[in-house]
Amino acid sequence: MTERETGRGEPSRTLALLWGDPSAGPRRKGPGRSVSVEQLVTSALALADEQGLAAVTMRALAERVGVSAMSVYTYVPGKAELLDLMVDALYLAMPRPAWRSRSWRSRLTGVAEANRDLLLAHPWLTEVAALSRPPLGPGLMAKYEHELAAFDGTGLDDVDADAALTFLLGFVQSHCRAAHDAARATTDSAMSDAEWWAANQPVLERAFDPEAYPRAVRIGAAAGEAQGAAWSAGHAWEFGLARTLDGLAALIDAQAAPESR
Amino acid sequence: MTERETGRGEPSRTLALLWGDPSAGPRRKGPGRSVSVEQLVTSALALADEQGLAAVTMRALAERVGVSAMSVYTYVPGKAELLDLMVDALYLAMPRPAWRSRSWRSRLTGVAEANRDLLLAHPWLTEVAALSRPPLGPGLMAKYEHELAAFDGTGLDDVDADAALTFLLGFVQSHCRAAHDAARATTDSAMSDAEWWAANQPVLERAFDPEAYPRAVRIGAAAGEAQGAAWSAGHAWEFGLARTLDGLAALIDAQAAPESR
DNA sequence: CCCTTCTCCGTACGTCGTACGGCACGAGTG
DNA sequence: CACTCGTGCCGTACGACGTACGGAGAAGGG
Repeated sequence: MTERETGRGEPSRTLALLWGDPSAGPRRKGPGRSVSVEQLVTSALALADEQGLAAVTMRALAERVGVSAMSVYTYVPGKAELLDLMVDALYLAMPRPAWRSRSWRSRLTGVAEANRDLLLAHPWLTEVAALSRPPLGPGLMAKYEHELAAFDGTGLDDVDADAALTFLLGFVQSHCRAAHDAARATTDSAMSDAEWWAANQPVLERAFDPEAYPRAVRIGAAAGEAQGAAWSAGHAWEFGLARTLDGLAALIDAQAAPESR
Repeated sequence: MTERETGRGEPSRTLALLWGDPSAGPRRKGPGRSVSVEQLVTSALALADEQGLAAVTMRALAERVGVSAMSVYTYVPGKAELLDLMVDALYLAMPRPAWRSRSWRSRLTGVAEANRDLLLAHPWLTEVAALSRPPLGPGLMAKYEHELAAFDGTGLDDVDADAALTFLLGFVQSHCRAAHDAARATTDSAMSDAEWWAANQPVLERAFDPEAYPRAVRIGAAAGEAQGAAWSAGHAWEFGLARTLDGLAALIDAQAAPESR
């Protein structure tokens, strides 16, 4: 297996691909290209959305766009770069509403929800982003710029605004990855909860021993009964977002009322 | 590639492995086993720590413990289960200091730091945990129980304590994954920053266009100059942990002073 | 016109996880 | 004691994967 890195070999052909290489005139020598990088990326995105990240193989992608497997390498240096292009394309397509005069809390909520919506629409993103940080494409830059703008007027200096954004996005990513995993676990277990419980009863009795793990057993049961499943995405989202914003409020309000310094 | 799931096929042989199947008397028929599951897990952990998660292959593991590749499957149903065992073994080995009369903030800081230390010592954990939630092994239960105990006396009810712990651990995981990625990016770039900058200058000029992305360029530069690298793990940790605890404080203090309800 | 250069692709290599079936061991049974 | 048969071990092989390599053919430049 190859490294999942960006821009190995020649100095970052990925960057040229991301920014649409300005030095590339349409005059080429050989036969015309039968597809385009955009088609490739679009098809790869469709594959990932429909059948998951594992379905995005060079052969499957090639077949989908109607070329041979090796022809894909004429457009893209490798799979890592393809994934980079896919991520940046999604970032570029995100909505970027004007923040206008909304409160900072409302703006940050908007940032969080936009990212959550993206990760829910493309759950495989949580797997890609775990493997390589996104590259400096136009999508990332536009996203970064727009999200930083949400911190205008909070009184945070540049370093803190960046750290706060990272903090906020980290929560969203963390939450969505957990939600995705939970959804997968219930989906492809192919066994009802009761069945699973009965089949493993002897071992589970040791796992859920109230004497060995009093809090874990009690709280696990409470959390399980409180919502339908053993893990409720909705509650975790509300809770985590409120905590995240409260945490930032402690900093932002201190900036706004500097007499406390 | 196969699915990275736990306990497919027979009803969760993983659970029996994790809890050390009590129904398995030492009386077996054939020849004695040449190694043990514990040795397998230990060797797999050593492989991962020394050469990264990608080096943990069934063949490499088999060679390390001195058996044939296929013999590993006599001990463990598959690679997914092996990874589960590795994770749970690490959880089980984590320190669990008594919380005594420490303040809740000090206790939660302890929880966060213990998890950060674990993830720093075994960076590949951030990659595994991204692929499958840990199974219900003794390590996870002990970890969960101990970390829940850190919330004793905070006044949080069961559901909130669970959500708060998830929130805290999510931050740690998120932070360590970012730190790990940043470290890898600077390690295996094999190119100095200046070199990279010069080689991609024409494209980077478009990326860092102060007119198109005023905040991003300014803040990216500020964050880069403020610390040595473009991303400082230390500052992000301090910042994120303070925000996380402040966010929880808003909830915990409200519970402690219920007149505000 | 030829020649260069580019696209496309068939084949193949090395890696992975793991299914399958044979072999050899040794405890239980007669 | 001999037999049996459940069991651990392993050699081989299959079907994926990413991708290196080299050849065939198309189009623009001299």
